[in-house]
Amino acid sequence: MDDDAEVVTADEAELPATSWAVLGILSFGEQLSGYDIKRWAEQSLAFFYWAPSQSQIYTELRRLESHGLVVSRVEQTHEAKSRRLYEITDTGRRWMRDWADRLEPDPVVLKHPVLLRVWAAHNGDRTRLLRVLDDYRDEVLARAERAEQHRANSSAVPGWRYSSIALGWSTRYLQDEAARIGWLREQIENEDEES
Amino acid sequence: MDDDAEVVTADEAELPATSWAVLGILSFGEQLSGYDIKRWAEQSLAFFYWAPSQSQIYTELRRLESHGLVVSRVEQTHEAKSRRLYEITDTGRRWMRDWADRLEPDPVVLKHPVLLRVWAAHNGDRTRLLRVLDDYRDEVLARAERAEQHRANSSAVPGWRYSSIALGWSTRYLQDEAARIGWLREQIENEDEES
DNA sequence: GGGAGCATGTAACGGGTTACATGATTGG
DNA sequence: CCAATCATGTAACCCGTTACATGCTCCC
Repeated sequence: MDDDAEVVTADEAELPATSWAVLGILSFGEQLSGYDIKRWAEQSLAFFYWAPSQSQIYTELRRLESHGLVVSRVEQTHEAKSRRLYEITDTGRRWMRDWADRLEPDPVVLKHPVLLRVWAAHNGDRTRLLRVLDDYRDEVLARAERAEQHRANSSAVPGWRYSSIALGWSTRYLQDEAARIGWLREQIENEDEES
Repeated sequence: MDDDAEVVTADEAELPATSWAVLGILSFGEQLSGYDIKRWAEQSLAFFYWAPSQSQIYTELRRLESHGLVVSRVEQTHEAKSRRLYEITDTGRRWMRDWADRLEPDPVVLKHPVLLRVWAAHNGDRTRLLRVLDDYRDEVLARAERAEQHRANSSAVPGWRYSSIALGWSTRYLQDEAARIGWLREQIENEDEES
């Protein structure tokens, strides 16, 4: 009789990042299908983390279930149609608690192809670069609005306090980003004036 | 007789991201070894893109050479020691120009494990969360200083204008990030006061 | 002499993606 | 009736990582 009912084994850190994200979504306590999780991810996770592909989510759910961190049951909506609903277990909650309290989160990953363009802009045309920046800025501001909407929607829900704080952060992040692009634009336009 | 001397074929977009980054470094015109490229990447790319692993750089260099975008020659420093220096070709420059001017850069990737913690903070202890944030903030400010140093170093070099602009962006990015963490801290500390 | 840095690679592995397949339900 | 959405999954693929291996040179 192994007693992993009380203690989280050392290899809990071994879960891939996406597993934690999916388990995190389930830690809000609702019973969700893989499909639900995908949409949930797109409305929150996607703003500061990333939205895993559909197929990956199913893979992670199976992985989580094999670890006993979630359980599933099949819901029969109609005769010929069904969906599998997942729910976090006590073990899953314990792992989440442990994950939240262990130090050293993974390093932040920023991969910014637009900045890569700026950095290597000596290879291309400046006017086109500026257009790329303008497009990007518009896109960022549109994203900021969506983030703010999701934040506002979640701010009322009890138990979603931290979630809405994270979305507030995302809104700010995107507004700051838009401002920085403005700054970039100036730098590039005044490029030949300086020494 | 295929004439890819004049026109860049349609599959130039097929290079993986790291290839472009490595080719981008070589587009500054210097002859570099794989080792040099790694260090170069750490001092600029790493701040807004990411630093590929050593082994990956060698892989990409071989790939680039097989496409004729770079050429290499062996430099015999001493009798028993040598290193392989890579240099961009005209074809490589053409591909870079094309890359710079084609629209739609890849989407920006942000994977922020610290925010993931905040978002799922209902699972853990608030005091520990605040400590994670403080540590992260210190780290960010230290990074900002390094970015600023590299920016200052590169600002004097002719031909590195865009590169130093990109590093200026990184410095601002990291300062903004630190400020946002401060904001986050406040939100979390006042968490129970609000409705 | 020995450790740090220089320099180049191989091998195993896996996380995650895209593309594809399948079929039901809902609403215009 | 047809398109969009719901819903779940398989298969192929590959980028990139870690770990390991090797040996040099420079400098204290």
